[in-house]
Amino acid sequence: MKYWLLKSEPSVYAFADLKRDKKNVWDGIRNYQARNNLRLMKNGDICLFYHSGEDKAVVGIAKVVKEAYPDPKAKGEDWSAVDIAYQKLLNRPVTLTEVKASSVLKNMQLVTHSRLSVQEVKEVEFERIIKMAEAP
DNA sequence: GCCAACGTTGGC
DNA sequence: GCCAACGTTGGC
Repeated sequence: MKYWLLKSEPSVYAFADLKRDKKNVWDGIRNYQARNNLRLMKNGDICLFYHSGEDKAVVGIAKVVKEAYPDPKAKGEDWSAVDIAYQKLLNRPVTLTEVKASSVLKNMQLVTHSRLSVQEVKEVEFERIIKMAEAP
């Protein structure tokens, strides 16, 4: 099983929206590297949900429930979408500032490739973020 | 195939 | 609101 990080602008689609919807299609990805990551996702993989823009923080956890299929919003084009389901809200958001300040996390693509909207997360990184969210 | 111009993303 | 970083497009 792998871990991933999905970015979303909260004013467009926030984690609270996923909670409301229970599950949703993750489409609209128009970047090759991000698309390729989508295609590597397997059912049951865990996704950190990151809010860009105002929040700049990891806010929750989602789960892949449908593996890559053609993006319904890009008919005839070679783009992919997956379905994700709400899993849980973190006890507290883990901010980008904290990620940058952490020796374990500062090499995450979130920091080094800040524009990539679908990125892989290492297990140690995932666990570190969970631990940070549990601490006050 | 190179590179300038342009558009988009996202942090500050 | 600005700008850096990055990706894409199109002219040559």
